[in-house]
Amino acid sequence: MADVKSGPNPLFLREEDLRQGIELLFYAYRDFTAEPDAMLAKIGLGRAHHRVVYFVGRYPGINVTELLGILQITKQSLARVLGDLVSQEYIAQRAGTKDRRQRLLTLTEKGQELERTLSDAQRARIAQAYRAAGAAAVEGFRTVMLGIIDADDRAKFQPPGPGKR
Amino acid sequence: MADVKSGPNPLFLREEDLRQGIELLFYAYRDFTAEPDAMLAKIGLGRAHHRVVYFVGRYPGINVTELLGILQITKQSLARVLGDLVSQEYIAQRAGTKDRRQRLLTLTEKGQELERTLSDAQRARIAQAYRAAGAAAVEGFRTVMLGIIDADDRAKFQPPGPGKR
DNA sequence: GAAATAAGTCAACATGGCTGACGTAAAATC
DNA sequence: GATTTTACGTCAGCCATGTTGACTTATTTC
Repeated sequence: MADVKSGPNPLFLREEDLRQGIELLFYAYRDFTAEPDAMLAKIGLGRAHHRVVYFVGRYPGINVTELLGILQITKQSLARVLGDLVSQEYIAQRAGTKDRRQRLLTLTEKGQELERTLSDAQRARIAQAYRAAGAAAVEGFRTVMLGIIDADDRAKFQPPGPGKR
Repeated sequence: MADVKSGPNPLFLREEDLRQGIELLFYAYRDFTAEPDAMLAKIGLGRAHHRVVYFVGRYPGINVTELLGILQITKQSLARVLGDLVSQEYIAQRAGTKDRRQRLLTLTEKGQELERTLSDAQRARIAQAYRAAGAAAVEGFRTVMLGIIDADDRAKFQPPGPGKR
């Protein structure tokens, strides 16, 4: 991993550059979550609900264990928000057919609508940033972000491939 | 660089690309905060303390109003963590000389050490990602991240310039 | 002198993490 | 077939960190 391609680019990493990287993440995440948070507050839900709705939308039929793996929170923490979402009919549960202990989660129509509304603000923000930056910058953005993410989760971003998921 | 295509660049933004952008931010932030959070837990502090220590280190002599502007939380929320940090002597307060109502905040030696320990994990993560990605990718990363951040705060990342700060 | 500003404080509340303990049903293993 | 493991759920309580609202004090500005 150390060999960044010998040659003309030693890439001096000054304290200042790293500090800036930290701050970019702080401000970007702060602003990225602000809009959905405000919408959620109006319907009595929170950011945790958004995350669940998002990932259930992303992986329809995901089971609880897998969802916990993504969110990296405890079962009890998830239970609270998931319970809200199921009782308010944003999310439907059904037993797995292969393994009937599993609860497979999907968005209801209502859930899909919520997901779209919430994430649209974020999609718009990303779209605008991508457009303003251009395709090459977007490639660089992806590469650096992947480098920041723990190696175990990088696979999620690989094109289809032989994934074991 | 990949094909940046001369001429007008419509930059096709598929749903899929935007979704990926959202997830990159989620996973990156999750992993970026995990290490300092674990260290903080051991000394009975939390992420909010880290943020305060970080920005006081970044802007020595910052006053409370300015800090609130960065963190975007309420005075009461800040009071709690700031109180902890002052009473445990991570942060020192002194009255402003020009405006004696202000409390100017600085890190003590102890505070500097804490800041360094916490942020080093983050700096290392960024450094590794930057090195693996290369200088051009880092430039793209910066550009996109700035586009995601609200325009008001982009100025913080401009080189010195005529800033009014 | 009055008004505005910087900061602090008290109280109450919500959200979303956590640990620990325990239960049930189904699947996997010996 | 009995035992163990797994997937999920649940109760109870704690902690960190955000919120609103009301009020005080010191200082600066108008």
